[in-house]
Amino acid sequence: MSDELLRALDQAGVRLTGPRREIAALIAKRNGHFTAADLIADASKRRLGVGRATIFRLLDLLAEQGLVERVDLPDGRHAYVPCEPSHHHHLVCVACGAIAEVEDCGIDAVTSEASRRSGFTIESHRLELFGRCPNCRSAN
Amino acid sequence: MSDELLRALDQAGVRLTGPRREIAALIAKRNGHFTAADLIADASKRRLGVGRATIFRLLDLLAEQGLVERVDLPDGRHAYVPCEPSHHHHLVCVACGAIAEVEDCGIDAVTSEASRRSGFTIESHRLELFGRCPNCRSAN
DNA sequence: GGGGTGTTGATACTTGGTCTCATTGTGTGC
DNA sequence: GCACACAATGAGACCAAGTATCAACACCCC
Repeated sequence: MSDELLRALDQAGVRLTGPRREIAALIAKRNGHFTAADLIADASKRRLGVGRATIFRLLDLLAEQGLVERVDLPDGRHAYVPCEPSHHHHLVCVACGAIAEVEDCGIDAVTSEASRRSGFTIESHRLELFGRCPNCRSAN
Repeated sequence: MSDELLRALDQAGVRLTGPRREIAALIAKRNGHFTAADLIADASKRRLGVGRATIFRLLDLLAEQGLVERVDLPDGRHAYVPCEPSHHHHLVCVACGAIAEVEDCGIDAVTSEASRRSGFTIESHRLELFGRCPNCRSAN
């Protein structure tokens, strides 16, 4: 579960400490997105005794490694989603919070068209898709 | 300048108060994106005596009317950009903050492809493009 | 020009995140 | 195995962005 996260941290050359293992386990246990507040609540519920700062620090680290990504939900809150380090986009279920990743699927055409029209050089982009996952749609 | 904003507020059926005129003028005077903090600073620099809350309230109102939109900058901060009420996306110059709007330019193909692959029904999306505007690129 | 009601400013509060610093725990070299 | 340098930690102060509350005010319709 959390092994991938830990392995990646190890490869990044940082120490594998107790708190990091515990937080990684909490992240692995969640599926879909979560907020920093969720993790903090989880940690305090289980009396892990890890501080808020440590959680934010680990999230930063994971984000640097591309193992976790920040997404901005439509309501303006932000969440983190565990994911593969390759470039991709997220599909977020607005009902249950499930996440799907989609690899590049034609966005380059969009960016180059936008670039052509505006004269801008495009360096990066952010695409987030919001909708309903198959389960939530059929449950309706 | 700020006339469009005021006209739109009028049409929205809200009162055209002194503070609203002043804030609208501040927004009109900026080109490109700005943060709420920018407006608050502007207002206090000119001793307009408008409160923070009023500024946030007006931004909300304008956002509801689609005259202003919140974008999340790559560094995680958020900014507001004045814009047309139709659906579109923003191109943000990372060097000077200039904004260009691009109408739909093929994103539907991307969303339907993503939908097909994932089984999600897609309800909305957010696309932000970051790069350099023609001026900043030539200035290097 | 009076009055109902939408709007305002001050201020307290909340949320999400960062900084600091003394203390602790890891991994490395030996 | 052990010691030690230094990365990582927790507690709590701090900060920034935004929201809630509420009495006082001002717009605009009549």
